[in-house]
Amino acid sequence: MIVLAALEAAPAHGYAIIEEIRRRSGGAFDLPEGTVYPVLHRLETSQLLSSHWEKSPIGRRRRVYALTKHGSASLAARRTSWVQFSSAIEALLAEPKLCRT
Amino acid sequence: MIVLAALEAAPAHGYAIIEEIRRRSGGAFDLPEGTVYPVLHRLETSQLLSSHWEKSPIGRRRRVYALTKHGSASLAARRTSWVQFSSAIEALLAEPKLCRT
DNA sequence: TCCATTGCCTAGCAATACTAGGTATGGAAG
DNA sequence: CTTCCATACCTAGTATTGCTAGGCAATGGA
Repeated sequence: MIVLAALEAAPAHGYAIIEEIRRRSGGAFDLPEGTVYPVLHRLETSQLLSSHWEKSPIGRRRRVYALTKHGSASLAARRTSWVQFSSAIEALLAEPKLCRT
Repeated sequence: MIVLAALEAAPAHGYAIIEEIRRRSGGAFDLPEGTVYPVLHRLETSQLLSSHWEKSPIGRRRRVYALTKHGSASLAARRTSWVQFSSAIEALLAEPKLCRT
Protein backbone atom coordinates (compact mmCIF):
# COMPACT_ATOMS: atom_id res chain seq x y z
CA MET A 1 0.00 0.00 0.00
CA ILE A 2 2.84 2.34 0.84
CA VAL A 3 4.47 1.83 -2.52
CA LEU A 4 1.20 2.22 -4.36
CA ALA A 5 0.53 5.43 -2.45
CA ALA A 6 3.97 6.75 -3.30
CA LEU A 7 3.15 6.29 -6.97
CA GLU A 8 -0.26 7.88 -6.77
CA ALA A 9 0.95 11.41 -7.43
CA ALA A 10 3.28 10.52 -10.28
CA PRO A 11 5.24 7.62 -11.80
CA ALA A 12 8.72 7.12 -10.39
CA HIS A 13 11.62 4.71 -10.37
CA GLY A 14 12.59 2.46 -7.47
CA TYR A 15 15.32 4.56 -5.99
CA ALA A 16 13.14 7.67 -6.05
CA ILE A 17 10.23 5.77 -4.50
CA ILE A 18 12.40 4.83 -1.55
CA GLU A 19 13.43 8.43 -1.01
CA GLU A 20 9.89 9.66 -1.43
CA ILE A 21 8.61 7.23 1.20
CA ARG A 22 11.35 8.27 3.60
CA ARG A 23 10.60 11.92 3.01
CA ARG A 24 6.84 11.69 3.28
CA SER A 25 6.93 9.58 6.40
CA GLY A 26 9.33 11.93 8.10
CA GLY A 27 11.93 9.19 8.24
CA ALA A 28 9.63 6.65 9.91
CA PHE A 29 9.80 4.36 6.90
CA ASP A 30 13.31 3.98 5.60
CA LEU A 31 12.76 0.90 3.49
CA PRO A 32 15.84 -0.92 2.24
CA GLU A 33 16.16 -1.77 -1.44
CA GLY A 34 15.86 -5.43 -0.62
CA THR A 35 12.34 -4.72 0.53
CA VAL A 36 11.16 -2.34 -2.15
CA TYR A 37 12.44 -3.94 -5.35
CA PRO A 38 10.80 -7.30 -4.68
CA VAL A 39 7.59 -5.45 -3.82
CA LEU A 40 7.70 -3.62 -7.14
CA HIS A 41 8.16 -6.88 -8.97
CA ARG A 42 5.28 -8.49 -7.11
CA LEU A 43 3.02 -5.53 -7.78
CA GLU A 44 3.87 -5.58 -11.44
CA THR A 45 3.25 -9.32 -11.64
CA SER A 46 -0.12 -8.65 -10.02
CA GLN A 47 -0.82 -6.04 -12.72
CA LEU A 48 -1.07 -3.24 -10.20
CA LEU A 49 1.95 -1.47 -11.66
CA SER A 50 3.37 -1.13 -15.12
CA SER A 51 6.98 -0.27 -15.88
CA HIS A 52 9.28 0.80 -18.67
CA TRP A 53 12.97 1.61 -18.92
CA GLU A 54 14.07 5.19 -19.18
CA LYS A 55 17.30 7.13 -19.28
CA SER A 56 17.91 9.71 -16.60
CA PRO A 57 19.14 13.16 -17.70
CA ILE A 58 22.72 12.01 -17.22
CA GLY A 59 22.17 8.74 -19.02
CA ARG A 60 21.59 6.24 -16.24
CA ARG A 61 19.03 3.54 -16.89
CA ARG A 62 15.94 3.56 -14.70
CA ARG A 63 12.87 1.46 -14.45
CA VAL A 64 9.92 3.78 -14.07
CA TYR A 65 6.77 2.42 -12.47
CA ALA A 66 3.24 3.76 -12.79
CA LEU A 67 -0.06 2.78 -11.25
CA THR A 68 -2.34 0.83 -13.55
CA LYS A 69 -6.12 1.08 -13.34
CA HIS A 70 -6.06 -2.06 -11.20
CA GLY A 71 -3.39 -0.42 -9.08
CA SER A 72 -5.52 2.63 -8.38
CA ALA A 73 -8.48 0.44 -7.52
CA SER A 74 -6.32 -1.72 -5.28
CA LEU A 75 -4.96 1.34 -3.52
CA ALA A 76 -8.47 2.60 -2.90
CA ALA A 77 -9.43 -0.79 -1.47
CA ARG A 78 -6.32 -0.87 0.71
CA ARG A 79 -7.09 2.60 1.99
CA THR A 80 -10.51 1.41 3.07
CA SER A 81 -8.98 -1.67 4.65
CA TRP A 82 -6.47 0.47 6.46
CA VAL A 83 -9.19 2.66 7.94
CA GLN A 84 -11.08 -0.39 9.18
CA PHE A 85 -7.91 -2.00 10.46
CA SER A 86 -6.67 1.05 12.33
CA SER A 87 -10.13 1.72 13.74
CA ALA A 88 -10.21 -1.81 15.09
CA ILE A 89 -6.77 -1.39 16.62
CA GLU A 90 -7.82 1.88 18.21
CA ALA A 91 -10.87 0.15 19.67
CA LEU A 92 -8.70 -2.60 21.10
CA LEU A 93 -6.21 -0.15 22.54
CA ALA A 94 -8.77 2.27 23.90
CA GLU A 95 -11.26 0.11 25.69
CA PRO A 96 -9.48 -0.48 29.02
CA LYS A 97 -9.22 3.27 29.55
CA LEU A 98 -12.98 3.58 29.37
CA CYS A 99 -13.29 1.27 32.34
CA ARG A 100 -11.07 3.44 34.48
CA THR A 101 -13.19 6.52 34.06
CA MET B 1 0.11 -5.84 20.95
CA ILE B 2 -3.49 -6.88 20.49
CA VAL B 3 -3.13 -9.77 22.88
CA LEU B 4 -1.35 -7.63 25.45
CA ALA B 5 -4.08 -5.02 25.16
CA ALA B 6 -6.76 -7.67 25.63
CA LEU B 7 -5.12 -8.62 28.92
CA GLU B 8 -4.73 -5.08 30.15
CA ALA B 9 -8.10 -4.91 31.85
CA ALA B 10 -7.92 -8.32 33.48
CA PRO B 11 -6.20 -11.71 33.24
CA ALA B 12 -7.89 -14.23 30.99
CA HIS B 13 -7.39 -17.59 29.32
CA GLY B 14 -6.73 -18.16 25.64
CA TYR B 15 -10.19 -18.98 24.51
CA ALA B 16 -11.64 -15.94 26.30
CA ILE B 17 -8.92 -13.72 24.85
CA ILE B 18 -9.92 -14.72 21.36
CA GLU B 19 -13.55 -13.89 22.05
CA GLU B 20 -12.64 -10.64 23.73
CA ILE B 21 -10.58 -9.55 20.74
CA ARG B 22 -13.38 -10.43 18.38
CA ARG B 23 -15.89 -8.56 20.50
CA ARG B 24 -13.81 -5.44 21.05
CA SER B 25 -12.83 -5.14 17.43
CA GLY B 26 -16.40 -5.50 16.27
CA GLY B 27 -15.49 -8.69 14.46
CA ALA B 28 -12.61 -7.15 12.52
CA PHE B 29 -10.12 -9.42 14.26
CA ASP B 30 -11.31 -12.98 14.45
CA LEU B 31 -8.01 -14.61 15.25
CA PRO B 32 -7.80 -18.39 14.94
CA GLU B 33 -6.42 -20.44 17.80
CA GLY B 34 -3.44 -21.37 15.68
CA THR B 35 -2.47 -17.72 15.77
CA VAL B 36 -3.21 -16.85 19.36
CA TYR B 37 -1.83 -19.81 21.28
CA PRO B 38 1.66 -19.55 19.79
CA VAL B 39 1.57 -15.81 20.48
CA LEU B 40 0.74 -16.46 24.12
CA HIS B 41 3.64 -18.88 24.38
CA ARG B 42 6.02 -16.42 22.77
CA LEU B 43 4.88 -13.62 25.05
CA GLU B 44 5.32 -15.80 28.09
CA THR B 45 8.79 -16.87 26.96
CA SER B 46 9.60 -13.19 26.56
CA GLN B 47 8.41 -12.60 30.14
CA LEU B 48 5.65 -10.27 29.04
CA LEU B 49 2.98 -12.62 30.34
CA SER B 50 2.75 -15.05 33.22
CA SER B 51 0.37 -17.96 33.41
CA HIS B 52 -1.08 -20.52 35.75
CA TRP B 53 -3.60 -23.34 35.44
CA GLU B 54 -7.07 -22.87 36.81
CA LYS B 55 -10.31 -24.76 36.91
CA SER B 56 -13.38 -23.14 35.37
CA PRO B 57 -16.62 -23.20 37.40
CA ILE B 58 -17.61 -26.41 35.67
CA GLY B 59 -14.24 -28.02 36.15
CA ARG B 60 -12.48 -27.48 32.84
CA ARG B 61 -8.78 -26.72 32.96
CA ARG B 62 -7.71 -23.34 31.74
CA ARG B 63 -4.43 -21.54 31.40
CA VAL B 64 -4.91 -18.02 32.67
CA TYR B 65 -2.51 -15.35 31.45
CA ALA B 66 -1.73 -12.02 33.09
CA LEU B 67 0.42 -9.08 32.08
CA THR B 68 3.72 -8.87 33.89
CA LYS B 69 5.41 -5.58 34.70
CA HIS B 70 7.49 -6.05 31.55
CA GLY B 71 4.30 -6.76 29.68
CA SER B 72 2.70 -3.50 30.73
CA ALA B 73 5.83 -1.60 29.80
CA SER B 74 5.99 -3.37 26.47
CA LEU B 75 2.36 -2.59 25.77
CA ALA B 76 3.00 1.08 26.53
CA ALA B 77 5.95 1.06 24.15
CA ARG B 78 3.94 -0.68 21.46
CA ARG B 79 1.16 1.85 21.86
CA THR B 80 3.64 4.63 21.22
CA SER B 81 5.05 2.76 18.25
CA TRP B 82 1.57 2.26 16.89
CA VAL B 83 0.81 5.97 17.08
CA GLN B 84 4.01 6.79 15.22
CA PHE B 85 3.41 4.04 12.71
CA SER B 86 -0.17 4.98 11.97
CA SER B 87 0.72 8.67 11.76
CA ALA B 88 3.37 7.84 9.19
CA ILE B 89 0.89 5.77 7.21
CA GLU B 90 -1.62 8.58 7.32
CA ALA B 91 1.02 10.97 6.04
CA LEU B 92 1.84 8.63 3.18
CA LEU B 93 -1.80 8.13 2.29
CA ALA B 94 -2.79 11.76 2.62
CA GLU B 95 -0.12 13.63 0.75
CA PRO B 96 -1.33 13.23 -2.84
CA LYS B 97 -4.67 14.73 -1.90
CA LEU B 98 -2.96 17.89 -0.73
CA CYS B 99 -1.54 18.42 -4.18
CA ARG B 100 -4.95 18.34 -5.80
CA THR B 101 -6.30 21.21 -3.76
C1' DT C 1 42.84 5.80 -9.89
C1' DC C 2 39.61 5.21 -6.40
C1' DC C 3 35.49 6.03 -4.23
C1' DA C 4 30.76 7.84 -3.53
C1' DT C 5 26.38 8.09 -5.56
C1' DT C 6 22.89 6.55 -8.33
C1' DG C 7 20.39 2.63 -9.77
C1' DC C 8 19.10 -2.12 -10.34
C1' DC C 9 18.91 -6.97 -8.70
C1' DT C 10 18.57 -11.62 -5.89
C1' DA C 11 19.66 -15.60 -2.67
C1' DG C 12 18.74 -16.89 1.63
C1' DC C 13 17.44 -16.26 6.50
C1' DA C 14 14.10 -15.40 10.08
C1' DA C 15 9.80 -14.33 11.70
C1' DT C 16 5.06 -15.33 11.79
C1' DA C 17 -0.02 -15.85 10.44
C1' DC C 18 -2.62 -19.33 9.38
C1' DT C 19 -4.37 -24.13 7.95
C1' DA C 20 -5.36 -28.34 9.45
C1' DG C 21 -5.10 -31.31 12.10
C1' DG C 22 -5.00 -33.53 17.16
C1' DT C 23 -6.51 -34.17 22.40
C1' DA C 24 -9.82 -33.87 26.24
C1' DT C 25 -14.11 -32.64 29.10
C1' DG C 26 -18.93 -31.48 30.10
C1' DG C 27 -23.60 -31.09 28.97
C1' DA C 28 -27.47 -31.48 25.92
C1' DA C 29 -30.07 -33.99 22.55
C1' DG C 30 -31.51 -38.08 20.37
C1' DC D 1 -26.29 -44.40 26.04
C1' DT D 2 -24.39 -42.44 22.37
C1' DT D 3 -23.57 -38.66 19.65
C1' DC D 4 -22.69 -34.05 19.01
C1' DC D 5 -21.59 -29.33 20.29
C1' DA D 6 -19.05 -26.02 22.92
C1' DT D 7 -15.23 -25.22 25.61
C1' DA D 8 -10.30 -25.44 25.95
C1' DC D 9 -5.73 -26.53 24.89
C1' DC D 10 -1.90 -27.67 21.58
C1' DT D 11 1.47 -28.09 17.35
C1' DA D 12 3.52 -29.42 12.73
C1' DG D 13 3.96 -27.58 8.56
C1' DT D 14 3.25 -24.22 4.82
C1' DA D 15 3.34 -19.81 2.68
C1' DT D 16 4.39 -15.23 2.85
C1' DT D 17 7.41 -11.60 3.32
C1' DG D 18 10.79 -8.08 5.38
C1' DC D 19 15.29 -7.70 5.53
C1' DT D 20 20.46 -8.70 5.40
C1' DA D 21 24.07 -9.03 2.63
C1' DG D 22 25.75 -9.39 -0.95
C1' DG D 23 26.59 -8.36 -6.48
C1' DC D 24 26.50 -5.57 -10.96
C1' DA D 25 27.01 -1.29 -13.62
C1' DA D 26 27.62 3.71 -14.86
C1' DT D 27 28.86 8.45 -13.62
C1' DG D 28 31.48 12.12 -11.72
C1' DG D 29 34.55 14.05 -8.51
C1' DA D 30 38.76 13.73 -5.45
